[in-house]
Amino acid sequence: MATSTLPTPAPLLHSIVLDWYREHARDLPWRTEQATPWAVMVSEFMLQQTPVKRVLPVWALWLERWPTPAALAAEPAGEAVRAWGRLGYPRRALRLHAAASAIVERHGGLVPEDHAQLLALPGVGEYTAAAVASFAFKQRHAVLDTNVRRVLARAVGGVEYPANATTAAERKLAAELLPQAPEVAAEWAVGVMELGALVCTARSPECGGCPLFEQCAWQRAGCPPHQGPPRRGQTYEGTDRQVRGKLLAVLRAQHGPVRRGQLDVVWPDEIQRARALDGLVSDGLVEPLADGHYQLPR
DNA sequence: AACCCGTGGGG
DNA sequence: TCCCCAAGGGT
Repeated sequence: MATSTLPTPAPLLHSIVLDWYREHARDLPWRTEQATPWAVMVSEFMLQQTPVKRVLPVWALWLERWPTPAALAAEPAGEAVRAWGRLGYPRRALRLHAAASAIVERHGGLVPEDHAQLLALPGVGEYTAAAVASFAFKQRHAVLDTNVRRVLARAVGGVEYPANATTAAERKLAAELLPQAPEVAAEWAVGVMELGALVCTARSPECGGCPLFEQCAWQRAGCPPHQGPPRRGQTYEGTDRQVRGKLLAVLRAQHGPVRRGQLDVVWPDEIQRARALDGLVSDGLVEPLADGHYQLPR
């Protein structure tokens, strides 16, 4: 029996999390009634590895300028990269632009409701497809992001952190925990995520204020510290990523073509600088011109 | 599967 | 200060 692995009956977990969410949820603009599926999708792209606080202002400007996929698709990809600003991982801007184009071409300009069609869009992976289907269309999907994985690892698994990569066991557990009614499942999904974001945080969880304190397997086990392989921190200083960031910052600030010399000054190592620029070009983030100039893609 | 991809804030 | 990590996706 699958549910026998749960220390707490699922319906109890549901009511606890839903009650907590209804009282403590942040009122984020992409959660309002008037938020369109496109607005939800834009938020999900921006929230991939970028904190809510930094996303908020960019999201608002973005939707004011491009309220529909067609509006974004009608502009050069470089405008999306520019408007992305300093959210980080600018390939997401490129993919969001490509997703908008695909939505116009394949789906008549409307964000598709079907999970498989969402998953087929550029930049939409397992998490984002489930998130859009759940949050925008109130469907029943397991939404497994870093917050949910951490909550389940602790509350059910009894460990401090989940594995580095999502496992089949996690997917199975998340599917088992889904409430049957789609609307309830959708609220459960966002509720667990919110709990992970506000209470069951990675660094210093506020277990004293956690609604799941009494049923938490990690608490029962005495909050044992993380055991497995170290969660590798990603170095940044001196990497190609840093160089790419500096190069792209120059191109974002300038509206027309940029001379090669303006790019050369951002990084002393010529080899690495060239490699980073080549990478940006091959990624489609930068367009080389014939006369030694560069610009954001058109 | 492991690695690459930006940026900034909080503990 | 320094380090961790933040609603991941693609290869």
